[in-house]
Amino acid sequence: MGCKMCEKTKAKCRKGLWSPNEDQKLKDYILKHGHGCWSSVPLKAGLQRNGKSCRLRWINYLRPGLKRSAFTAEEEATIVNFHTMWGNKWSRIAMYLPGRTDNEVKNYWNTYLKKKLPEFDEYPSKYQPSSTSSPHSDIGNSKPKQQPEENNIQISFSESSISQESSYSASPQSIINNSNDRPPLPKVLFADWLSMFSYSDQSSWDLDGSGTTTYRPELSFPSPELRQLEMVSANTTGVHGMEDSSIYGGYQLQFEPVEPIPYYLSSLISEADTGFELNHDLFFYR
DNA sequence: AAGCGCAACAACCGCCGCTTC
DNA sequence: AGAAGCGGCGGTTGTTGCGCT
Repeated sequence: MGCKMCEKTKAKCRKGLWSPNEDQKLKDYILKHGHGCWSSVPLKAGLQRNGKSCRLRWINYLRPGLKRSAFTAEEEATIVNFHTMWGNKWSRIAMYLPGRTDNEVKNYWNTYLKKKLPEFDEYPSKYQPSSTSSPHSDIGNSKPKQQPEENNIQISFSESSISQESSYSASPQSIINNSNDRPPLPKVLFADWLSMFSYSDQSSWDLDGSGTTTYRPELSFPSPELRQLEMVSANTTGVHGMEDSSIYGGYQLQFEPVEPIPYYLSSLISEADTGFELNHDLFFYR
């Protein structure tokens, strides 16, 4: 199954590494128009790439908010522990690592963490205090061997912190075993997010194309819309089923039913966190 | 300085699931 | 109901950079 747009221009589709010029074109286009239908992006942006390639490039490299720094010990522990629970569900794991992409997490695992297995086995308590099996017994197996027992989710959060998430209706286990596997979060379309950050210091986005895409939250202030969303989310404990679709500033705002983030997950977020997590082309409120 | 090997990262490929018609 | 389009995901491969000899 192919993309009509791309099939039309298949012969012209470039492959391989992206040039700075291509990056700039893609970035300019998406920042201005949003991506919309990915298959039409290359055509509209004047790129000889297919839509998938553009999407990947945006998600993994160009989008604002990406961390380009080395993984911290906390992030490392998060990866190890979630990998224990979920296996090679990189995108799911990446959801809990703000500013990290699934590709980045995957690469980090394959090139670095895998090799640290002996260390993990030697000091399992460092990463997996309550686990009785090797945290890496499922390597190479996309299905996690070990299903978490109740309340034994142990990352950098403590049992007491888990208990503090009692306002969340689902238990940690249900979060994991649930097909959704994570609490539903408000969804903001890219265009909305973009307009929300119009108040922010956009110099932090590397709009000059210097190659460093670093978001510096300390330099930015959320717009009123963003703060409003934050307030809504902060007060929506039990406001299940809230659905608000409206037209705002020419863009459609969509909110999914909101549930509070479990305390133990929020503890993973650093103080410098913006309050939003990029999930590919969407932002999720934490 | 050049060649080689390895590690890290970037990107592609193919499959799958969801949505739309 | 089924086919087609599309986005997303995970595995794999290609490329680059760096250290060592």
